[in-house]
Amino acid sequence: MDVRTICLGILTRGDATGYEIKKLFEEDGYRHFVEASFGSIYPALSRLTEEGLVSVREEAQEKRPDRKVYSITAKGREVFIGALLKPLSEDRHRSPFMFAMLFAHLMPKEHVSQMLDTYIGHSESKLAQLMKNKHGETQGERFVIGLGRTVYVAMLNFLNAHRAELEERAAEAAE
Amino acid sequence: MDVRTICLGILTRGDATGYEIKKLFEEDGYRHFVEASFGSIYPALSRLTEEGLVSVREEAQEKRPDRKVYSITAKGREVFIGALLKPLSEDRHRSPFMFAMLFAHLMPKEHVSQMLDTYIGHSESKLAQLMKNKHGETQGERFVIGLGRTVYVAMLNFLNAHRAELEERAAEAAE
DNA sequence: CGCGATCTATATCGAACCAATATAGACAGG
DNA sequence: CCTGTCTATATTGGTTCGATATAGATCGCG
Repeated sequence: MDVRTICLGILTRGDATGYEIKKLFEEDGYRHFVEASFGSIYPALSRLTEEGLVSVREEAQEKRPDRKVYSITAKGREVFIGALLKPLSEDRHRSPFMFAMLFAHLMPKEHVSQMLDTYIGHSESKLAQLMKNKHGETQGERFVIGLGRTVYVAMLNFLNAHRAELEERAAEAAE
Repeated sequence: MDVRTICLGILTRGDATGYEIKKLFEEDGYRHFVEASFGSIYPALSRLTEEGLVSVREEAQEKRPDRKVYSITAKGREVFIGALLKPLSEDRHRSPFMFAMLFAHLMPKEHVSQMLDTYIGHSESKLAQLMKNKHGETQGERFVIGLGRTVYVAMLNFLNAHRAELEERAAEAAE
């Protein structure tokens, strides 16, 4: 499941520029389970074009860079479905926050509290984003959004219920 | 939060070889929020050694490659705590499964069911691993393991409760 | 008893990927 | 007016992954 495949998938839902693909990751519920940077999206789209899996039309804009709008081709659609039918690689979750919490006893109490506040805040805003997203167009979208909500709610409950235990044990002073 | 910092953190809990560090990711609850491959662990340890943040002692073994046992130094400990006090980068969750589920309508029903079975199976075994891990030595460890359990339980509940809705809408035949 | 599989343990290489930066005009708010 | 944010492309350096190589130990199974 590399960036090329992910771009293909997004393009099955409608044409888009590289910039718009990146925005989709950040705004619509996508970002909760896939991400990619410009540094991988643009080369991926170029290569997909070379391989004939997507087509481009350049829309010249006045006094702005040209928009390169990508569309998936019939061949691209086939390749994408083929990729879906192959075994998927496993989830990868990387959480600097949880790793840091393992070392709460090495940090001053206030810093642990501040980390918890920040993390809880981020999680709440991600949950809020998932809540406002009503337009579940396909069943798959509704399923994935529902799963995301469930997980964030459970996580926030746990964080609020157990943070005090962790804060008690933090170091009194570091340095 | 790069691999070098993660290795330092693990070494605060005791000496280890590169191989053992990798094992910790896979076995003990670590893998649910951090991971690293040999391709990044070994170079990281070499560089940490050069910088004087860890020390090595080579334990020659009969008819096996030498074990290189790494220990964190006082300087390494300082650097690690300093890293904890800097702002953390955000979580990154990459789930090929959830991405694929967005396209359930493009896949044959049996394939969607099989994907769900596989994912649920993996999640159950990860949860089982978190359940058997009783030795919460520090409060941080107990906190993080508790959080992991909560999230997996919520996720599995959702998956089992809603998978039928998704399976109904899958395509009758692909290709 | 032997054969394949798995385990310990190191290490490297190419490919993939990210974060930061560069460019550049539009537009909005203070 | 000026700073910041937005649209939009693209590159570069550094990080990380996945696969592979090596090599003897040990274990299960027939």
